[in-house]
Amino acid sequence: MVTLRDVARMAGVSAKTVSRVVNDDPAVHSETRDAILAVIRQLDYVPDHAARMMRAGTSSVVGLMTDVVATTPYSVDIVRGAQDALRRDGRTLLIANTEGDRVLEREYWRMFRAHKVSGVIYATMYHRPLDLGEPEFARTIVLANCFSPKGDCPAIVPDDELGGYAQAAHLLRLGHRRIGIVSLNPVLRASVLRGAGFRTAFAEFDVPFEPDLERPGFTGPIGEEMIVAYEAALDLLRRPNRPTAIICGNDKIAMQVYGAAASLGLSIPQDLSVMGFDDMTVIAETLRPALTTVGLPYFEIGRRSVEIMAGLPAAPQAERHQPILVPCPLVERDSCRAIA
Amino acid sequence: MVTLRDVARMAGVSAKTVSRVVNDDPAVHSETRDAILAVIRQLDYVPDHAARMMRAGTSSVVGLMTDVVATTPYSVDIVRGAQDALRRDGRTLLIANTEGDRVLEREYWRMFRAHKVSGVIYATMYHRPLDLGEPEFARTIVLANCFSPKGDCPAIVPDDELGGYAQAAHLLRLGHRRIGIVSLNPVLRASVLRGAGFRTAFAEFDVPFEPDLERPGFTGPIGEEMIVAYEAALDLLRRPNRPTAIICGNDKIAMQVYGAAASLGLSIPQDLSVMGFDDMTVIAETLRPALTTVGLPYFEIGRRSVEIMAGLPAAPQAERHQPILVPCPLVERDSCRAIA
DNA sequence: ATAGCGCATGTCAACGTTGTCACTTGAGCT
DNA sequence: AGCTCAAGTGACAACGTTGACATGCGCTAT
Repeated sequence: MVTLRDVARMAGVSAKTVSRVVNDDPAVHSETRDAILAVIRQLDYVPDHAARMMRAGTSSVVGLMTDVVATTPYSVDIVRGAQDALRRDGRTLLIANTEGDRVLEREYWRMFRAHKVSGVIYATMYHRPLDLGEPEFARTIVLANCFSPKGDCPAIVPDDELGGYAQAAHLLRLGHRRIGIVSLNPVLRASVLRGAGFRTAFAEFDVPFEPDLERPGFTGPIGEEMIVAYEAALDLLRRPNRPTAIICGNDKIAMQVYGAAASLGLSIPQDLSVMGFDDMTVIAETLRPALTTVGLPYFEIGRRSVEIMAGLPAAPQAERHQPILVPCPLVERDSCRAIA
Repeated sequence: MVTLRDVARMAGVSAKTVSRVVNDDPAVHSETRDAILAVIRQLDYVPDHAARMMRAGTSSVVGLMTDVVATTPYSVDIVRGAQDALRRDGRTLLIANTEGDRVLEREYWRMFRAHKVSGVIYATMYHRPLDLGEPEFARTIVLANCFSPKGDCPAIVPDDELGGYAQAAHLLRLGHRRIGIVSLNPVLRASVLRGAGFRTAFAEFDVPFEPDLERPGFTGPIGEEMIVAYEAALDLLRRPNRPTAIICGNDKIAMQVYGAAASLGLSIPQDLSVMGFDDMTVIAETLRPALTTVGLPYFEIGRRSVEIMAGLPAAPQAERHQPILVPCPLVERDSCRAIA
């Protein structure tokens, strides 16, 4: 293991001077600096993280506490986004997956303390309010995809309402007037917010909102829900005056809507336009025709969580925070078309 | 920050004795131990990772180097599996995503050194041979989903050949004799191995292997390939003597096969049985009917990578390793049925 | 000439933990 | 009584780095 002292000895200077070079302290003569840099390269010296951490009392590691996020295809992008932002200054992410287990979560908070993480991003799978309790933790905590109703933590969440608006407005602009909805579990915050978005869009186009054209795409309690979008879509499409477009709560629902339409001999987008949500590329890019959908900006949320943390004092403050809203972009593919 | 000395002072013993208790050294009187444990709980003492790391010269962290694995829905399970195995003894995972960038990879090797990781799992997105080069790294490296042709690293990979066999054998057992294949990019190792598996199964059932019933489901170079399974399936299903079953290279292909079948008015599984690969639950459980497929045992591969590492000496040896094969389990759902 | 200054570099201690070795105590032996 | 031995405990140093402070140099302003 190559240490500062090894470099110092070989360069004929003191360890401290090498330390200064490593830390970009300008108070080093440029000749000395160059000589030392040469030796560092030659010996392939890597500063010891442990020693630095010990000295500094904090590490360059950021903790990511998640329920199941890091492990589901849906939202790994939060992880990617955070890593992307951290990598730029050589920092790293320590990932903890609670799988919803409170005991495990407590254990992980201790682990974060042990690792002296400089902050924690707490990310959830669903956009929802969250009560952190009192996680005896004297470092910044940023909530991602969730928020504290008390506003005691900075938070960043997708703008589901605007996303819902985007779904509806796009179809309305294409001329659709009878629009079916196969929605997420209605207790989900995302579902409520997007509903509000639909209504705004409908109102703008003077289209009455028909509750009768809305069906839940899932049943059962959260976490063990069953997808029933296929049946919901059949139901909507068999109506005498069937909708010309269907807004889906997510891309999985859209996938079943495709199936239902096909089984009735309906072609997408000729006979039916379909609008997804989430932009799960595995689905959206593979479906034929490729699915027009609204993206959940998870990468962006991860990235900005880190930035928010960087812009905050190291110790949590008693100020109130409003959740930051990240827009959900419309991703146009081939499943929606204008009608006469 | 509560330290050993704080605990020691409060318990009226030396720091070393507390250290012994924390490390389960039996040479501590049980009364002393209990008293110390009480104080530890009371003060909520957490051993400082940095100091331990410094002392030990190695950390309880394991590095995970990946090309894109940790960030794709396909193979996050490697990460989950590794984390699951590590959590049991309070160890953790440091994840590095190279995105295929060699420079970044070098950087990450240094980061792993800086963090004194106790070992590295090197995981790839595709099952493939891998030349690590000389990653000046004096710790155990385990390859996951890839292997060194030179055999200089322990490796663990899915048994694609057996997986291919399972796909074909299942359909043959159900009575299918005309079986179409929409395969992965044929240059992929997985594709070659599974092909061998098919052939073995076909031979066992005395069914001739008809190259004419095989179509690639992707075109273009790896990494920027286009999925054309829809067209491939149409092509197969429009044949005068169309296959009664189709084996797919992955579940995305299966998804397009569903679409193609529907567009021809064919019902699954009545008119056509479909067999997937990968068990991407997002797809396999959402398709109607749910997809019978063969699972890629990524979770298991991640878990066992850690176990393999634990069973190995800390410094790499010059012995030769055979890749360990993990079976790919058949996951029966509703897309295959017996024919008369 | 010399005090005062800024620049470049060095010395030292401390961060929290644990391995090494040494010490104390009391039991069990001759 | 004098010995060994084991069990239980403690003192100390060291791991690699960096902040606080000190040093030595050449310069300018007095």
